[in-house]
Amino acid sequence: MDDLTEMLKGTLEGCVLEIIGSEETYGYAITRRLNELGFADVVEGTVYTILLRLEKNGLVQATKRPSGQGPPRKFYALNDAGREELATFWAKWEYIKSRIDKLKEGGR
Amino acid sequence: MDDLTEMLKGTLEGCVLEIIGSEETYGYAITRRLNELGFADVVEGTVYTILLRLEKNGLVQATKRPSGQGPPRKFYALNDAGREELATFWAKWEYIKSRIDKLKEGGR
DNA sequence: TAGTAGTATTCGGTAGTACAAGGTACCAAG
DNA sequence: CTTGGTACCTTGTACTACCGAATACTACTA
Repeated sequence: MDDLTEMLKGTLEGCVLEIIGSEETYGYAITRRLNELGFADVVEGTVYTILLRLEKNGLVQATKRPSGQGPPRKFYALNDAGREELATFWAKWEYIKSRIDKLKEGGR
Repeated sequence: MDDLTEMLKGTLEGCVLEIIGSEETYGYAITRRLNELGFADVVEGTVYTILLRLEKNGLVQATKRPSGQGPPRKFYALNDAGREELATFWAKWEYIKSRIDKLKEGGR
């Protein structure tokens, strides 16, 4: 699937939030997970900018831990604000999905 | 539903394409139709920029017609390239939808 | 021991998109 | 002749995903 970038705007951040929410993890692993899930073209740089934004907006808590497999990893976990944001994200997603699918079916 | 703008990026153009595809129509009416469909905050300015973009990219054909209800209306119709683009849009949408829904269900 | 590959983060710049805000034009009714 | 509804267009801004490049650490291997 070619060039989904424009369509991913706004949703990628929610996806990262969801991944962090299900398990405390770090940037590199999140990128791999997204690729695995079918977001094949998502690269590290993109994920890190999202991560930094999440941190700046106070939605996650970051902890640095040594790795044994290269440089230290920065683990991220959701805080209360992050969990709330995640819930909002899914609500928006369901809303948009229902509208667009309705439109697709020639919704009157 | 508040502020869906970021999440609509990339999808709004497809929605407009779909609306035009189902019926030759004009900017103002498209905006009303979107509002009706639940995209409540979409405003004229947004739709016109999309329409100009579609025209510039050669996906639609525009025809001006007098209206009797104010200034002349600019009707838009899809051409072959537009129909193709619309098909691509739906393919992308289905793809992204399946990926995100899988993620939501804790897809492994 | 030098080189390469894999892991991991950061930063600066770019392009695309929706939107806000403003303006223009035309008609009918009060 | 002013108001309100219809219809269109333009400019500027904020946000986001992406890319390229740099940095750093470890392990393997030629």
